[in-house]
Amino acid sequence: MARELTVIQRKILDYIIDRIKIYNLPPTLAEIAGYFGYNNRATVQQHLSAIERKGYIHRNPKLSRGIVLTFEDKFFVPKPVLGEVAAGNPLTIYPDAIDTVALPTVAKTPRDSFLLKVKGESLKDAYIFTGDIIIVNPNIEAVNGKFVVAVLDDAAVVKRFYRERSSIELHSENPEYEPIVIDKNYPNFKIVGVVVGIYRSMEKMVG
Amino acid sequence: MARELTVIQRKILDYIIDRIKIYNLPPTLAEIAGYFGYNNRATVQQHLSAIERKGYIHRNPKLSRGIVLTFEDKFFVPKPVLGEVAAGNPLTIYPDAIDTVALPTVAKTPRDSFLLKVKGESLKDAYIFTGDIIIVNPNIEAVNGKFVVAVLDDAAVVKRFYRERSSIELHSENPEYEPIVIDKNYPNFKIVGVVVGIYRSMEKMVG
DNA sequence: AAATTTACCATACATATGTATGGTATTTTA
DNA sequence: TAAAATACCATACATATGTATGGTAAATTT
Repeated sequence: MARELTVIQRKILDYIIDRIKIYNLPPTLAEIAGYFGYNNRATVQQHLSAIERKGYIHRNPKLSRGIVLTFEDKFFVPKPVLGEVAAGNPLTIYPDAIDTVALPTVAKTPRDSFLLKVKGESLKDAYIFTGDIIIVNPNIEAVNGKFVVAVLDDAAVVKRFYRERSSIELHSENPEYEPIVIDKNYPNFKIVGVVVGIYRSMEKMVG
Repeated sequence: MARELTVIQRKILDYIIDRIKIYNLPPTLAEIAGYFGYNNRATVQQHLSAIERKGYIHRNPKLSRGIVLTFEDKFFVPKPVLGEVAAGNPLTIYPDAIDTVALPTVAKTPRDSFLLKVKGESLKDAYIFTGDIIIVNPNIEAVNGKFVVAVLDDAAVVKRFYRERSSIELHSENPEYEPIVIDKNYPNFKIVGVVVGIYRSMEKMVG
């Protein structure tokens, strides 16, 4: 994905992403300028040129609201960026990890949710499979029995959440895998969000 | 959903839906006028007023590309409209039907697909459940083993497709249900489309 | 039979919109 | 140290855009 964005260019791109995800409508130059307090659209225009030159957007000439995101599939970007969600921990493969995920830079997808791609077999008894896309909301409180995305040391897992007296348990549906028990004071643990939906493509699936 | 649209109003609404679904961008008045060959935008403006008055869209005043669809959840409308897809057969409960569906008026959703809501248990061994939303593409050829939506007499079913020598078989994954065998000359049978994806909301699901 | 709705036309208006050009100051890169 | 990129500013322009008003003819409703 081409070159790095500057801080301001990144902020502008994030704003564009937010607008598209929330209102399903890319902003105009004037709307961007208004949001960032610029006194004219030319400033935005130049930032957009840079962002486009670096490959993050495409602009349809002369077309109003013509900004298009050029991500791989509109939701994901190639590199995992869990650090942005889980306070700087890069995503690696957890030793026992049966579920690993690829996080999007687009941190808020429909409203305030984002998407993850599921890897691994531990959820198959919950009818979630490798390749399924799960939709995660980071602003919902985890409730017993719900599926959550959690970061444990350097790994991301998708499991059922159960709060016990002095610990939290993460259960796989597949009984082959033991529940993970996390002490309340465990340092490198964080609930990333609650799974609110799943999507499965059947395009290439037969039998 | 308020009053009925006229034929032309319906065509304009369909065009708006297509544009939103395909390009994720509502059209401007000028674009609509151009598509339908109108010599001015005022004609479109008046049609949009009528469509809005009847409750199918909302217009954000002064906002370019400000047309918003006012369907229940952007995909479905309350009444089943299978007739539009399956040549005038209203959707009723098929005697043996274990799968019934509620079709959207929006006949082409992401590209050329539409959405159905699954009812019944016959697909549970394929990990598709009541309440799941399936995405159906009517322009893909049915291949053995793929899930298809078919209309049989007055019922819509979702089953696996198998073409035999002189017949077509529709299999449930659940072995409790016998396969449906359709003779090649059976009159009231039609493949509506191929299931290309499923979506499941887990918002209200625990345990 | 009268009134309303529908389906187009034409013209006009204020503002929104993408774009172009040129300028200044600071920071980063070569 | 010189060149390039960054981050703003101001002004200008052609056209796009939503909207308003008024008109005509046919179909539908009351």
